[in-house]
Amino acid sequence: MNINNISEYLAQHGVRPSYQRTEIYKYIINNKSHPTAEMIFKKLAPAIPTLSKTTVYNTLKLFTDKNLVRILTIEENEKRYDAVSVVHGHFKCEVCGGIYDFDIDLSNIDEKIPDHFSIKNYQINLSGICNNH
Amino acid sequence: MNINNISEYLAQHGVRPSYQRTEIYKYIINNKSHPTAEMIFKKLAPAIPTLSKTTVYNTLKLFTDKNLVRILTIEENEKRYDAVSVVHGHFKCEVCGGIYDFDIDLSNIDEKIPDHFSIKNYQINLSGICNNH
DNA sequence: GTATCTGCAAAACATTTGCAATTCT
DNA sequence: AGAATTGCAAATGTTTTGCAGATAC
Repeated sequence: MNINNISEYLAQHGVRPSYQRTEIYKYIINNKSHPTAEMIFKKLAPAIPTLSKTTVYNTLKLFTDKNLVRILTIEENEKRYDAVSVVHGHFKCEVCGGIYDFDIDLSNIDEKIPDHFSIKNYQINLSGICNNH
Repeated sequence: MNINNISEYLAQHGVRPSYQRTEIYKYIINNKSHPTAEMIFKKLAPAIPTLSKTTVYNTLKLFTDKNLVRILTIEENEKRYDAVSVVHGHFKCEVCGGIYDFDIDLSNIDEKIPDHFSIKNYQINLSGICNNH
């Protein structure tokens, strides 16, 4: 996404583009690391000295409500956040903690769930050992 | 599984079958609800008055280490536990909170992830609205 | 000037840990 | 007796909430 258009993009999704919100959203889309609230805070705090963790949490909640980001539950003890985009899966390396995206084909998943169930969200999370180990 | 053989089954997996452990494991396999630690504690405490939440947590950790149960991260804020069995997916209803199992076919997932990645665990978690709403 | 946003401090909640008492063999 | 297990109490770590001050429209 064009960075210059982030404010506009947030506004289109019903989020008033404050400085903090714009920076947080920019960080999420520019970092494929699927960051936690803590990671976002640690990374942005030096550049935004007044930033508080509460604002990070408030903002992530707002983004989630507005469907701008999606909560990833690949970690057992903290949430990660992913910019909403095409459906994809995640692989978490148990050794280095790295998270890798991969394509998935869910074209036949609808036939696996009962009739009249409506799917709102997908999470395909694998874990194991990546090729650096 | 035959309830009478639970002690034996635990022992075979390197878990000494204390009363608490046997009851906790029995509860997990007899309840397809993928319970949380809290649910297990609340349900078993009346019958085992001395039971503590710490023991529930200790036991779930032990079962997880021994590969008897698997942690499910379908909830955003608490862990659920699933008896280890054939690979299957989970659908969580956002309205009633119910969790439904469904079959999945992962025969072609290996080709989607990079070479030399070894998969240890799968989690296929969907959410949406079930057919009761 | 009023509504919104931010951020500190405190609370809430799930989970873990230290350790003493209990239980099992 | 010795080792493993249990459970209370306290600590930890993440996330949420109350609220006062700051900011934006």
